[in-house]
Amino acid sequence: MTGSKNPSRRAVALRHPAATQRSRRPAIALDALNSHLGYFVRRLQVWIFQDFIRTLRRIDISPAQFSALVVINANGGLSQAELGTTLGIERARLARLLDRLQGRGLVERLPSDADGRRHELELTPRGRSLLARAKTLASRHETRLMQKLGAERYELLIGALRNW
Amino acid sequence: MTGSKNPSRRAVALRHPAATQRSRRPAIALDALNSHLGYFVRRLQVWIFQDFIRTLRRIDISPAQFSALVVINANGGLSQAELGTTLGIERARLARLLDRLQGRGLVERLPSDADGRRHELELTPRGRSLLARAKTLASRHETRLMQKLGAERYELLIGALRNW
DNA sequence: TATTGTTATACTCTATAACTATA
DNA sequence: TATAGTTATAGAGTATAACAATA
Repeated sequence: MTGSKNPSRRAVALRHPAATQRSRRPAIALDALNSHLGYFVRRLQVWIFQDFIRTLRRIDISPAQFSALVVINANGGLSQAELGTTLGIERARLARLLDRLQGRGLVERLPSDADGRRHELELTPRGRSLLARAKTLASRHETRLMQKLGAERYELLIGALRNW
Repeated sequence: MTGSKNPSRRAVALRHPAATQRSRRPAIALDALNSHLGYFVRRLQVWIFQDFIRTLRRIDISPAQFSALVVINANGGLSQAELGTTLGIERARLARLLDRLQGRGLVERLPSDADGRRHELELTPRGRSLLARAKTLASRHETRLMQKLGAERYELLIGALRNW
């Protein structure tokens, strides 16, 4: 769409001030961005993060923290390096992320018998309890996301990306 | 599934998250993340940005800068507020982003006759020239992205997101 | 009063590097 | 030497708030 590449001032503005203050259509050409998947992926990702953060604000859990809690819970005893590579979180950042979770009593770092360098990660009972609450809220977010995209488009997207 | 907690599990040892081409299976359970589209969208977005940044590093243009140059070029005379809402860039951040581009002689902020508050944005000749180069490099990135996803999946994704 | 653009602050995220302790 | 984890720094990105000029 919008193949228009008129260099001279294309329908910029809305000459009726009162009428379209909160206009919904951009009226502004995206031009080459239309052929860049990254642009659309980023827009979607921003929406998703904002909704996720808002939904889990009451328990103060960020998307990255949520993903860490989920993976630790499902893979008890894994190391920070394993968690980091699984989630694509750099180890320096992961250390601080875990400091935060440990400081809140949600996560434990247990010394490994086999390898003195490793910390084996586990959720505390409180961590498991908070995670359960987080999953409930995250599901609510996911439902909202599906509604925003439409069920058909949602299934198409998650199907295409999940086993990629 | 996989509730395994084998303490001696060895990491798969992926070099860089970005270089995770078609690696083997995770070996670590993603559990509830599998039902969250946001998790997969974020992973894809991270890969895309890393490749885009690497590809355009030689001309020092970030994804956000690229999107701004494209939209200014295609909509000459638009205001910062219009550009910001179009791209989802907050106006405070956009001001600094434009400082940078203007400092490099790529963008001009012209006072509006009609409204003394507005700056009408235009590319300079140098800006247009750099944008042409940027588009070439960005196309190269896009080709790589399509290859990574597979043409079919790529078309499916961009089709689903473009007119959403 | 509201809007446009600017400056400032704070926090998160990303990318490095340097360091320790273990292997 | 290499790996696991920590600390530190710098740069972007994000979210606010306050402000001046203009509407």
